[in-house]
Amino acid sequence: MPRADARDAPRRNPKWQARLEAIIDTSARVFARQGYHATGINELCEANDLGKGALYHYIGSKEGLLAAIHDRVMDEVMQGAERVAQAGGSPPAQLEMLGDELLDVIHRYPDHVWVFLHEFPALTGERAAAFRTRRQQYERRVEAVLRAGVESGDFRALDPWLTARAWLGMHNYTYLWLKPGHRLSARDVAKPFADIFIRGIQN
Amino acid sequence: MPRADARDAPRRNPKWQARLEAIIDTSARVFARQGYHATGINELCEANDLGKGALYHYIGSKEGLLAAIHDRVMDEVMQGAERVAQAGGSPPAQLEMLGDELLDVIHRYPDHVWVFLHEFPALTGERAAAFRTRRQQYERRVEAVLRAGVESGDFRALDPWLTARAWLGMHNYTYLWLKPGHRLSARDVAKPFADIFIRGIQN
DNA sequence: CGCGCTTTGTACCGATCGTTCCAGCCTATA
DNA sequence: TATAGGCTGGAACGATCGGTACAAAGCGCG
Repeated sequence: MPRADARDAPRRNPKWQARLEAIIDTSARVFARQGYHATGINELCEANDLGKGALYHYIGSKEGLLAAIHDRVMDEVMQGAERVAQAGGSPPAQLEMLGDELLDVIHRYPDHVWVFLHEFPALTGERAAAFRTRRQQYERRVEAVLRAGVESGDFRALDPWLTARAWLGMHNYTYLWLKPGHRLSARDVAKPFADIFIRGIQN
Repeated sequence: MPRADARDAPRRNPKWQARLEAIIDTSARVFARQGYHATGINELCEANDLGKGALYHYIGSKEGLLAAIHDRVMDEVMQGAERVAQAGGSPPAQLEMLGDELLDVIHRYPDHVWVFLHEFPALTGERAAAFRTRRQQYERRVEAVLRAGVESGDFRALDPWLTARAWLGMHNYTYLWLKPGHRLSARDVAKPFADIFIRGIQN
């Protein structure tokens, strides 16, 4: 009797994984619309067209499903940050690329990101701790770029922590309205945002 | 038999109103910690040291209580915006004052603001509509200041709607960490934020 | 004290919560 | 076609959900 959990996907066969991904995506849409706690298991079953037994066979628990949605977002965000680090360039260029990548994730995964930004307090114990760590890792990358810019003289003297919060807020908050099909693409937003922010902090 | 509702406070005597305000504040703290849907009526009773009968005598319904928390925030925010409008001044000065006022509310009502930004989708029907309208009213004020700045030549050509979203995100997102007792006061944050944003958009 | 209204605690409602369990179906392999 | 195991639906679990009913207690005022 294999104890199912959304986290041990790697150990399962591809069909099983694909099914789980579909469940994660569908459930993210439902959670984004109604909220995590306001959504019952029965609604998830109906949305995914599965019985309770089948659903639990994949997700392990409701909170496991929530964690899987968080992971999906954080995977993408961290991959974007990694691409930026690989690309190199001046601190202003790095910051603009980080914005491009972040807004691209928000634009491509609006439901997952909504859940991520609204329901992260619902994670408990070990899962909450793991999530906080990853989120901090990303935020530290932003701070590091700002610190580098101050040292290089590209940016004026500023508090890297506080300035990172300003940057994160400006970008993350787009989750409220930045969606596929919107009149503005991710890049349409990223460019003006970078113009404002980088002008605002440069020497 | 008076049908109680958190909204008809004006018709009650002062002692009743004071009690209701205390319930709103206490409940906001609980909601902010655990989430609206994750908090049961029994928990609210315990937090407020009241039985169900007494609690319902004041709040009318759980959603009425949630709406009262929203109203408290929006009242303060709109009052701040009104003060700014009364004060007058150039668009850049107006924008800085708006930031001061907004961060002051976030700093003074961290729990209420948390609830407001996280749980507004839980409002339904007429209450949801009323809330959306008020929120839009505030956002329009920000857009208006930006538009005025473009016309006056203080700000460069920009999309007022999109730029307002950037400004709102940068400020609203502070709800995650800006609290009384934090090393930074509201003004400590508002000033650097205004520096970044106004430099970023000026001509 | 005694009247009338407000405030309060408690018992209780039907519904729904997340989860478990299990019998049987489906499918892949031999 | 036989067999094994992943997969599935649905019944059932105890707990808790938001809300109501109602009577007693508290209270201001005569």
